[in-house]
Amino acid sequence: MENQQINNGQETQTLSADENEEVTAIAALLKTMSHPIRLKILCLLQDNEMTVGDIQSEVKTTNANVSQHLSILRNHGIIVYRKDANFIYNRIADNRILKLIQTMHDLFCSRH
Amino acid sequence: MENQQINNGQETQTLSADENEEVTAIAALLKTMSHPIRLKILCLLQDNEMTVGDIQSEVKTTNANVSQHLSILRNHGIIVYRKDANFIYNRIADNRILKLIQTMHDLFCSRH
DNA sequence: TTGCAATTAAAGTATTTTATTAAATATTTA
DNA sequence: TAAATATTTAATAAAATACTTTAATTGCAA
Repeated sequence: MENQQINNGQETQTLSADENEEVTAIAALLKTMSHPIRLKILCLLQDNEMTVGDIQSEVKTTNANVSQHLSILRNHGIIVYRKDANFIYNRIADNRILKLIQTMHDLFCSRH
Repeated sequence: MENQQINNGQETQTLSADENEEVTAIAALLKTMSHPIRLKILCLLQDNEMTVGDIQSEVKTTNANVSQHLSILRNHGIIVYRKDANFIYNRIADNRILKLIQTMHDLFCSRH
């Protein structure tokens, strides 16, 4: 029994170890973004940097909960913050992530 | 105590119910895509339609497992299939999803 | 030292996801 | 019709984790 398989007439394109790692890392990124509150936060951060309080008024949950979701996003390098007096302003860390979110927005949101 | 909050000088932009539903739906889409095997499958399907067997030789797991992941992707409308004799050829269902995957590929994969 | 913004910790529950095994369906071919 | 191939389905069981709530804590400013 051969492991060789027909692949639409193309040669078998086995994924390299590196490519597998890349895919796994991107899957983890998507997973982190795939919580409704976190995705809403990222949508909101497309345009502005925002504090916990700003975000809380949009997503209707406790500030502790917002803060925890922000810290998850931070721990995965998806957002960063800047501190000013009593406030912490959060923003998207990386241009690639910003572009990903904008793409999702363009593709799937009716209003843009 | 006012619910009004400073938002970088812009008026408060509360998310509408519709927008909330959209975000929730997109979060569900991301979650479905966020499993390494499923994401690999979607990467592979960028270019070709593929059978379970084709995919199995790339991702190194049982065919039952591949089949189950394919059925998850199918149930969420992410892929569709066409049947030919003994083979089932799977492909990405929607151009928007294809574009999303290509965007991720362009942004995050070193080789393209 | 009082109050506001935000974080952290702890807790507990609920849910979920995932891979494996085995059996079943459907189609083709001998 | 029987055997072989491709895929699906079902059932299970472990593992993992994900979530929100409550309460306590930190940091800064007036």
